[in-house]
Amino acid sequence: MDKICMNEACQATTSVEWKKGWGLKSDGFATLCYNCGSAYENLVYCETFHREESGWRECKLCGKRIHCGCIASKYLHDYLDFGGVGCISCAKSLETRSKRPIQIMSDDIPNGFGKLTTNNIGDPQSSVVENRMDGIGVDKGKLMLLSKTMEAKEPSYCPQTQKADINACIGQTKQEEIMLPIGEASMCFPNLVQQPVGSSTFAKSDTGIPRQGVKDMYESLAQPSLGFSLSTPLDTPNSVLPFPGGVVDRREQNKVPPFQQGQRTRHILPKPPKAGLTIGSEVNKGMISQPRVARPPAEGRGRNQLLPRYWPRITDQELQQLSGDLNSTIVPLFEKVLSASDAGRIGRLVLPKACAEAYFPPISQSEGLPLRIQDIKGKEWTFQFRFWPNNNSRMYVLEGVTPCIQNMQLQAGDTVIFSRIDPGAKLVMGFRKASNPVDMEDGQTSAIPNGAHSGETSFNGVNENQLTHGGRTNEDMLQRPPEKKRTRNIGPKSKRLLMHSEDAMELKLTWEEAQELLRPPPSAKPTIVMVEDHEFEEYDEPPVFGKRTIFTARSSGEQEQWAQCDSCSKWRKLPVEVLLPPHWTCTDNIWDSSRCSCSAPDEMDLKELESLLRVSKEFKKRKITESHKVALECEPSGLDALATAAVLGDNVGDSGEPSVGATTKHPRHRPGCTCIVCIQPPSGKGKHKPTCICNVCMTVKRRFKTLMLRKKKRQSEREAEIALGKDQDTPKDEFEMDGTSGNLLPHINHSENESSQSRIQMEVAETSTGQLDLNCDPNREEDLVADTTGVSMTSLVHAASFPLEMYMRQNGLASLGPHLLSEAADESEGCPDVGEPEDSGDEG
DNA sequence: GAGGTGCATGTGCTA
DNA sequence: AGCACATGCACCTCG
Repeated sequence: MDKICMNEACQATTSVEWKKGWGLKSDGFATLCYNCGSAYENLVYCETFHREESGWRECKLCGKRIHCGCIASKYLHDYLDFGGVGCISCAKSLETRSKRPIQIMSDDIPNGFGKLTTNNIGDPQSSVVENRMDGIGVDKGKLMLLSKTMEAKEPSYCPQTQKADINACIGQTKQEEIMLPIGEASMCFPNLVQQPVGSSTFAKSDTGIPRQGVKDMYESLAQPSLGFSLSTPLDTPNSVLPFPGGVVDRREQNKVPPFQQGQRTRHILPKPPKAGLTIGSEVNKGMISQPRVARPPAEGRGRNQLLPRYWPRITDQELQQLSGDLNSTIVPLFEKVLSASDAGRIGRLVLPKACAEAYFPPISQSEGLPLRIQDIKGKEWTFQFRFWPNNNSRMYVLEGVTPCIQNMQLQAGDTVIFSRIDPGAKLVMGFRKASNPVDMEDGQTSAIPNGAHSGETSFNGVNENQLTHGGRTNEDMLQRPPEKKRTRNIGPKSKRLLMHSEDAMELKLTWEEAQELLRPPPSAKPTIVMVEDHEFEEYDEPPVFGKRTIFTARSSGEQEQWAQCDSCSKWRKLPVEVLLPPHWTCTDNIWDSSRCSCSAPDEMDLKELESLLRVSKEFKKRKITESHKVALECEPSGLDALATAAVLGDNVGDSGEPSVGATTKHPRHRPGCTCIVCIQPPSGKGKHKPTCICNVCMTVKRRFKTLMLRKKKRQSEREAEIALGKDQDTPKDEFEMDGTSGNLLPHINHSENESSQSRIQMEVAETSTGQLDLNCDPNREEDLVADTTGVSMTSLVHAASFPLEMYMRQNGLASLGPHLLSEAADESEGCPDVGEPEDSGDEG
């Protein structure tokens, strides 16, 4: 059925009915008039066609029949570039000029490595083509131009694959429609690479068919070095055309047909640069970097479903070199941006279903089969290609890729490119590193995927650095399909793992601080459970965040809690023990009737407030420094932590317990916490006797001994330092604030206090008799301490730096003071004997 | 307990 | 709504 261009000024007709080109599928593609670029009416679009005899293709779904007709030169052009839909007429035209052998793709190409049959363009079919061409009223001059263009271009940017495509399409002249379903064009592409059954191998020049016109082609084919800038012609200014004589040139010289302009516009428009096909050029990049073209996938089962995101984007240069190096034809199949999972230790690379089914051997068993894939260095890897049933579908994975990925030093965000080497249909795996990690954060949109814009591809040693503009060039941005999904590649995780900066700002608080904000669930009553003689509050509901308050303490020792009204922002004084809900206003101030309204004056004058905040700020800085220091000193290794934990009975962190109803567990754990840490008996209490010599106990003892020696060394170093800086007294602010909870304590920095407590506890443990008590009771640390044979000066200094009272009160170490002192005295007399861990260290 | 394996689930995209 | 895919997670094996 003929179609008339909607553009009244054009009214061109064609017998071609278009369906969405595979490459433009998601681009809101419409069939365009080859003449003016306007869209035809009544576009036919259906992906699932099947062939019928006599040049018709019928949609399996809707039954609509589409006639195979000539496609506008634009499409031919596209075809050439991406292996798209073939055009009989153009093919014919081409044929008359180049007379080259053609390949016909078998209908069913198993495994994507199907065979091809060759044919020559000179067959009877050509006449048909010619006729048709005439029939469709295509401007011959334009076709000539097109043909010339092709001729000029092909040698340079038509890898065998593409040529094969062309050929294949041409071959279909046999009255079979050329209308290929989306992606079918792509089929053609690779064909080239495929080893044609029976005849010429385009890859090699040795095919040497002495036909005029074809010669160039062959030469080009023969020379892998020849790139195929499929896209370039459309968008690339002449000046940057890698291959002079490109279409653009001529177009411009001859005045590009409107349709082409339209087409071009389509490609360039920022909005729908979706089509990966986009071929385009990277303007301003000059010759240095070739366009990273999204090459249509090679033929393969179901390749028509292959999303552009997986189209291999190898630059001509890369491909050239690769092909040249391998002295064979490289057919880029598909690529994939590594996700965190892919690059993780699991060693499983999730394969896009369509790709797996199109290019990898068909598998019917979940176990799959081993797949040998060569890496860029020629090393061969064997992966297990298999699938998992998933939602009535399959999920294909390559297992055992970790070594390979590590070998290539790939990580999430990098791209692996699967290609095929012909002859031999060997699989080869190349990669492209994500050049701009930042982009990755942005999500998919960025660089990685398809990485058309940036990144360097490594294919057999071919690396290419591309100019980036914040990761990509404008052109890139135009070219690259705005595949949102790509973001997912890097970042789906990105979405899960990354947060916007504002969010991050919001969350800039430490775990301790966060703990301070946790409150037992409102209106939830805890169930008291007894575990090993310990009472635990158990809540059914998770904790909630409460309002942040600050604590102050006057020199008199009186503690105060302050909260800011969410409504008027005035600060109100509250009882110390009060826990506020997340949202709190003056009206909620039931403790001070005189200030239970926002109209009530502020209790704290501006000066005081500023002072408070300033102190708070300073404190925070110190706290950070301190915590880092402590972390470095006290937690030099996981082993240390282990030993320390063993010694302290998992109670190491208790010292830092904030003011809000701490449990006897780790600072992270609040009242009501029912996590394993909180509910399990401390340090194996009741599980191991002091004399136990089980493997666990022995191991811990052994490690503890190592720890002791190490600690000892550090300790003496610290002592030396302290001795030097002994005179340095920490100035006390009138208000000192607990950075985490905001506690303001008189002459004491609670937070520092906490740190000190931690340290003291640890040091006490470290310098104790070295007994390893797996049964130690967190509530009876005094026992442990009591057995201490030595306490370092450090401990004393730390202990002296804050009210012992508080320390003891918070830790229930009523008798610690005297012990500390006495132990300190002991230590001063001689080096404490860390000694071997002994089993004698009973909790009692 | 660490690591591997297979499946389930959640999220985002496409039709 | 259905699909693809990234990731989580329970279960299993092994050292």
